[in-house]
Amino acid sequence: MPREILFLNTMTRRMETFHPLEPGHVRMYTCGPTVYNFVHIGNLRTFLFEDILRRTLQAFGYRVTQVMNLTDIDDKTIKGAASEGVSLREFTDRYIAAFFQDIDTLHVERAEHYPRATDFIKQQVELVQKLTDRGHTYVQDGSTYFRIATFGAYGKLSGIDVNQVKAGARVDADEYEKEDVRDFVLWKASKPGEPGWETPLGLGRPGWHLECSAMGMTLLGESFDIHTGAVDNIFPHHENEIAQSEGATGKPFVHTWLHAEHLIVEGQKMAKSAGNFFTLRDLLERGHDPLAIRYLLISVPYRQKLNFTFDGLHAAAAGVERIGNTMRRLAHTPPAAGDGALPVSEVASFTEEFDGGLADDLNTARALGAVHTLLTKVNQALDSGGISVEARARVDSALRRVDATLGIVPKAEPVAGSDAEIDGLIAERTAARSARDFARADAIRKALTERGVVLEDTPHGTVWHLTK
RNA sequence: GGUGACGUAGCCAAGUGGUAAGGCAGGGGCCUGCAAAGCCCUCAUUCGGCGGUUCGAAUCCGCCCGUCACCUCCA
Repeated sequence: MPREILFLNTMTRRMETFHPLEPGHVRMYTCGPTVYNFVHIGNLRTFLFEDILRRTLQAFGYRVTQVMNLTDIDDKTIKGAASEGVSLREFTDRYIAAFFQDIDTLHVERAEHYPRATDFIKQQVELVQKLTDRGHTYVQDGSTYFRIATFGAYGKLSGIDVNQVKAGARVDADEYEKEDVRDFVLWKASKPGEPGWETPLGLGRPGWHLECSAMGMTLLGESFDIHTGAVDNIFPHHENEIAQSEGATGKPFVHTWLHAEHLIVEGQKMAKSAGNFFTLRDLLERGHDPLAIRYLLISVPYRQKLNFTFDGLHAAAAGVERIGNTMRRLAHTPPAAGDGALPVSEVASFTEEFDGGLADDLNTARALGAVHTLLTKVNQALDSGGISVEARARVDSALRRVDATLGIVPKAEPVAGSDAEIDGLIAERTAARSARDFARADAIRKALTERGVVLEDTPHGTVWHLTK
């Protein structure tokens, strides 16, 4: 039996114990990028939340089937391709490749499916036809619209009262004509020069919301467990997906909806005009460690606004380093002969708190707190009676769990014997120290430091690692 | 105008009735030839403000102040 987990379901606004439709197997649809540009750190915050969700479910014993869409047809991709004079496919291929590169850099696990909207035109058309058969659509000027007056539950996810929306001040006149401003387009008639598909619905292209319903139901079934995205997707995107999907099938579309809050930068909304807009590439160019970026972006629970600051990024880097330092100490310290100073119960209580945090609607801050508490216990033991072979094995396994779920454990450091030249210099320095020739010893250390090699003299010999 | 969040130390943040986790930064100390790493001590009598409920509230209720998000571009 998989471990129980609680989620705050946007649909019910309540904390619920999660039960997949098929016991032990979670089917989830996670909103992916629109591939017209490099992804920014706000996008990545959402993708990392989805990654933690996936990893946690797996660590808790569920099988996961995850779909992440790649939106390769919309106003922005069309415009981008046109302005560069390349095909839509060529344009979006480029940003899809960049997207995968970026999520790989942040150690995001791959989903099972990455469908592209333009590869699912047929399924989208069929979905519109089903909606038409059930009387949910109308055609105007060659475009097909969803008439929300035919879907009584409209607004159940966002809590938006459609009458208020109609009365609101910000409904602007769409360039397409609708019967009612609240209706949304399913199939857009192509304008001259725009990409389009000749289909029974006419020459056109899918509306924004259609792909997610079509691809989600094709790959995961008409009803599935989890659908995620960022908060701005709640309305209208996800609301419209529900209308389209349930309107077509008459079945509940998704059981649990999870939405990530946005991040802000240095206290302000991230915007190109504010000069605080960052892609992953921008941060890497400034020399920041991908693992530190990941740590920072997952350190605040997903339902809270995350204030991305460079101070915070430095703190995150220090957090990652602390994990690595402790692992290095662990690796270079021989096991205690007897029971050592770290009771295995200490590791057990860590696991309880760590898993408990994740099971509580993915409380990553609580989980990270537990990690640091464990690190302190390990270091204390290392400084006193040492750590037994058995306790050591449990710590290793605990850290593997941390890495499996949060993905913030640094790779093992280079070990003695991996670089003959460095080992030679260290031996030379050790000899100098024995001879109390500290000037010589310090000169060697300084030379190594300049090469990015940091030495540490421990009771068990001199060890080294690279600076970050 | 409608709907919904949030306000805990210099910064990030846990904590949803029982007397303030954790990290970063700062100060002092131990260890070291000196470092590095680590450890120890220190850093909120108090949780935006004012009332109320309670034996007891950061946690529940009311009012006020402040910040923010969504209301068909938006992760």
